[in-house]
Amino acid sequence: MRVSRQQVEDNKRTILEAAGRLFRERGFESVTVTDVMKSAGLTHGGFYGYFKSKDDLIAQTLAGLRGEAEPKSTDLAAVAQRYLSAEHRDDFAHGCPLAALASEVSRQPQGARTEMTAFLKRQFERLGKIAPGLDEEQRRRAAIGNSASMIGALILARMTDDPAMSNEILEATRGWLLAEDGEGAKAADVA
Amino acid sequence: MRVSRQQVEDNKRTILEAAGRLFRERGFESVTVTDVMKSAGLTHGGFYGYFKSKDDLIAQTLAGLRGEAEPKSTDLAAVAQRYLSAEHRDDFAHGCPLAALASEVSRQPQGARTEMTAFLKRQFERLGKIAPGLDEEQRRRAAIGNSASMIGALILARMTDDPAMSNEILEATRGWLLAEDGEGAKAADVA
DNA sequence: TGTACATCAGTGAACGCGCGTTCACTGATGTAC
DNA sequence: TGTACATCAGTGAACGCGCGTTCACTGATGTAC
Repeated sequence: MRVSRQQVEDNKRTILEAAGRLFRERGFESVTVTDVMKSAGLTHGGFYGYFKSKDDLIAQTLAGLRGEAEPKSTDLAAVAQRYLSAEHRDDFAHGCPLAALASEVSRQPQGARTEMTAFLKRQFERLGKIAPGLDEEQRRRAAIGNSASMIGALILARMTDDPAMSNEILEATRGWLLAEDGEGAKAADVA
Repeated sequence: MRVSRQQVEDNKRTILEAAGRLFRERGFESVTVTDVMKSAGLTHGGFYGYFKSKDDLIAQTLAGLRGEAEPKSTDLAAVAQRYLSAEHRDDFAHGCPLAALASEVSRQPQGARTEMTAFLKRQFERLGKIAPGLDEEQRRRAAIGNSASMIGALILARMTDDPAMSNEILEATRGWLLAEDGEGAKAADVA
């Protein structure tokens, strides 16, 4: 049965939101077209009215993630505190797409890789603005290094089945990041 | 046709080696039982004489990776130089299992997670011995932080479809790691 | 504003395919004498 | 050391299943008068 133009628009957004959650939770391959449509309250048959293929859904989902609200911070310590928290670790569905999907994206076709590259570029730029450093180059280095550390630590903390080790990874990386980040931050960390 | 006991032993090792390569290259889900057996020079039917299931193969493959030869280093700079190289980035098959599979492992059953946790534990211990730091706690922190950075950077460098950005991630993380790692290393990096 | 018809979003059965897994069979290996 | 038989590693056809994708159909929406 036909639905209104507004409904069509809403449905597309709902489908993309569901896909964004499911892909982060379970990865691209484990999530079926039927899963996504069911999660959006529709049946699988209608899928191809919205997307050319599952790969197209993946690319559009990743493109949509760029628009997701990012908590703004002016301080690296605050970013690390939030990013490397138990809450973020345990919330795949609404967490960082890079930590959840970067590995899989490297084996995906062009579209997905290009979208995630754009996402990563933005992440570096955002972090570059609040990273410590004397000049632009040092701040960019810090943005990349901090991103890699936080993403890597979150992935490892999610991988291990030892809860104590998982917490240790988050805590140690947090402490290490702030302690090693130049004299100012080091002092702040000790205090 | 029956084969010798020696042949059986050799075949098992060959299968596990093939699986280790294929899983790192393409992930657990994309690699089929048939792929692994074919890569080992056998047919898929014989698989269940060696393994209880595909999950069992995954767990045993990860357990086997612990025995893989690790290039020994006495110096963090040398480790970072090798780990964050273009060669390592481009060689999934023989590269670090954590960078290739950590994300997927977090969605795998117990067996796989336990094996990878043991692998990670060893990595932390190995790096803790060569990490800079005044006391044991600081060295362990550094081992965890450095591991997270290197693994995260390699994953991101592999993810992006922009070759320049990929190289920048490797270089920046290398520079950042060594520069931020206390005064001694900082000086060494400048030199 | 009401009516008649064309449009098309959504449905669910059906498709071809490849997956993990099973199994009857084969023939070389291992063993008993 | 040779022979006769039991064992069992490997083969390839076959299975049930779930996947991505297609399609004829339905009925509410949008449009023309």
